[in-house]
Amino acid sequence: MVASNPSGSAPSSFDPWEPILAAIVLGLERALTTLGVLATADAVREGLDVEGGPEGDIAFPVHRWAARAKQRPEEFAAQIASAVPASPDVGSVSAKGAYVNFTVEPSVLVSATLEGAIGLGTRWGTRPDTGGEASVEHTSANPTGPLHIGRVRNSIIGDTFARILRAAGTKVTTQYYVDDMGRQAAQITWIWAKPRSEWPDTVRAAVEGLEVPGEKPDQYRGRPYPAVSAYLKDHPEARAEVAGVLGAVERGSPPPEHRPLAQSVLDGMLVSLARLGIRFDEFVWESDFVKDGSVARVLDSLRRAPHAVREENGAWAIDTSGYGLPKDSNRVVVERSDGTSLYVTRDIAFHLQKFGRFARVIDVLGADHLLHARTLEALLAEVGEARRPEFVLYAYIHAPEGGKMSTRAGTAVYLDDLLEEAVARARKEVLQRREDLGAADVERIAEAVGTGAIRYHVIRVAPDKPVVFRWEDALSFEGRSGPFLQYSYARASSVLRKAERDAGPYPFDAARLTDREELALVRVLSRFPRTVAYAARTAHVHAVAGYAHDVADQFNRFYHAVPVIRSGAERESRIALVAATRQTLGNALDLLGVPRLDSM
RNA sequence: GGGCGCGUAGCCUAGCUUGGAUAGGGCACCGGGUUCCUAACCCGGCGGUCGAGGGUUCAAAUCCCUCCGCGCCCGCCA
Repeated sequence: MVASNPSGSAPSSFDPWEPILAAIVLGLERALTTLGVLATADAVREGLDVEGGPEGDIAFPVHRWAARAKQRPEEFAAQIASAVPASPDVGSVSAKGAYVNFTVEPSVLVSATLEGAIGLGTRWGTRPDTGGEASVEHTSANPTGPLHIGRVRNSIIGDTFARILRAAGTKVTTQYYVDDMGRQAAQITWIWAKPRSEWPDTVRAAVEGLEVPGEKPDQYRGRPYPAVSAYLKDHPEARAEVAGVLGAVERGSPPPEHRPLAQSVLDGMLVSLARLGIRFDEFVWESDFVKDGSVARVLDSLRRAPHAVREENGAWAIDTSGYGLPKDSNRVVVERSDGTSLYVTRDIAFHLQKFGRFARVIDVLGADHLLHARTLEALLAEVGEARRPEFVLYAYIHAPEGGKMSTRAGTAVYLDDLLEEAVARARKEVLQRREDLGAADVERIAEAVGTGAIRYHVIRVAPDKPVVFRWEDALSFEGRSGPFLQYSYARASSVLRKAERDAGPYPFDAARLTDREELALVRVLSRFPRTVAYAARTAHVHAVAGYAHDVADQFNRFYHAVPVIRSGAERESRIALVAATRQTLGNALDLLGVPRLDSM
């Protein structure tokens, strides 16, 4: 039989397990009814263990049903097993202990999975447009210097989640909230607006000799920051100048250099993110909410909010005692005594704008912003907004020597340094293995391997797990790593290339794929749609990383266990299996932002 | 002090949302595998009181309570 595109009968939300599960649920429903126990399809479905157990693909623990039938579980399981009517989708039904185990008819799963993967191509594992629109705000790092790897966890989680949501049928707009109103941004403007001759000696000394022609503007502009910060500590007159810049920004009339400086630093940061495949649909400037009057409108409604309080010095606050915020004070100041706004206030304006445009508003935030998130929710309630953002929180990456990554303390590990190191190491590996390649190909592969290693290293761990950065782990190209996935993808590509079957079609005979490792591979592949849906629903982006490793792992076992090109009657079917693997692994790599490589 | 999160072999980690049979991987270590489709690979071995205690349940890594350790936060900063 020839692989056909099943999208005609079932739209691209295609899960090979659905018909099988439906048959099992129906069988169990009938069996239970026969045995005198009332069962709804939903209740049966709920009790099904779709990950299976040691005895089959799908397991059904019968304890609660046995209790209802007043039977011993072991006996009841046996009764159910013999009462389940035969179905072509289900291979075997058996009872073991208190469990009824179902084993699928392999050819059914093989056909459905290969047809899904090959027929749907890049749409395999995805769902059609569900009509939902979401904003995913991520990164949003202050444009004051190069990104460090702790910050990049935000970017990688956010970008990956955006990709997964798109695969799940949601229209996503990624947003970078550019904070040009912070003290650090004011410090950048303060120092760079002066001619170099007027810089404090300590600051000039700190940058001298480090500047290299052609370096990225975030590196160039951000370099004085630690020295500036130290200088300001004991120079009150300079502090007053910075405060002047900040005040002008807050009043909506920043110095002319302010925005261009922030923009140039941002441009430098974006160059590095682009190497990781991270780009943004929109940039939203915090100061614009002051300029366009929306912050003033927010302040207006906050002053009339149910729990608004006027402080003695004229500042406005919200009494948050009814919201149970975990803070010592039960007040949140929303307007300073000088009439200017604060970060939370502006964030309200931003969120009101988001709610006006998107059905779902998703914010990727470091765990240190949890209180901010709770405060935001309280203040949204105060201004009469019923909707709330969804927060994806992640724990920080700690410096190799422990503690927070800090630019000022010099403990930060910068993305640019990590990129350089990873790509250099990848280059070395490529050169060792491939004497046949030209310089351009070596470089292309090294870049893909180095950046892929970084993305995978960060995304493989659950977001709420605190991580200590270790160079040797981040630069690992073996085992559970990005390059291992890329290598497996390249290996699958290589097989297809050598078989001169790069493009398909991929006809197969499901009955020819009976080897243990072949069927194990099909089972892994068949889980792809379920995995994508799970990751989209729970924001457990790392589930896709674990899944991709499972695919690569089982593919390599298969590869070593059975020949493909040199096989006989199974050849066509095995080629199709390799093609399905390549498609699945490729789609998973796309979701992770790890570059595909056809050879390495 | 309060709130939130984390704790799974020497190290890293999955599973916890929705309780289910023998807790999956990776690194390191030990022993094997390349005249054969890419050895960034594969096979075998070693290694676990799932932080501790209690509770719920036929059944707990998973749910509840207490405690311990670690992290983050508690500003008219962002």
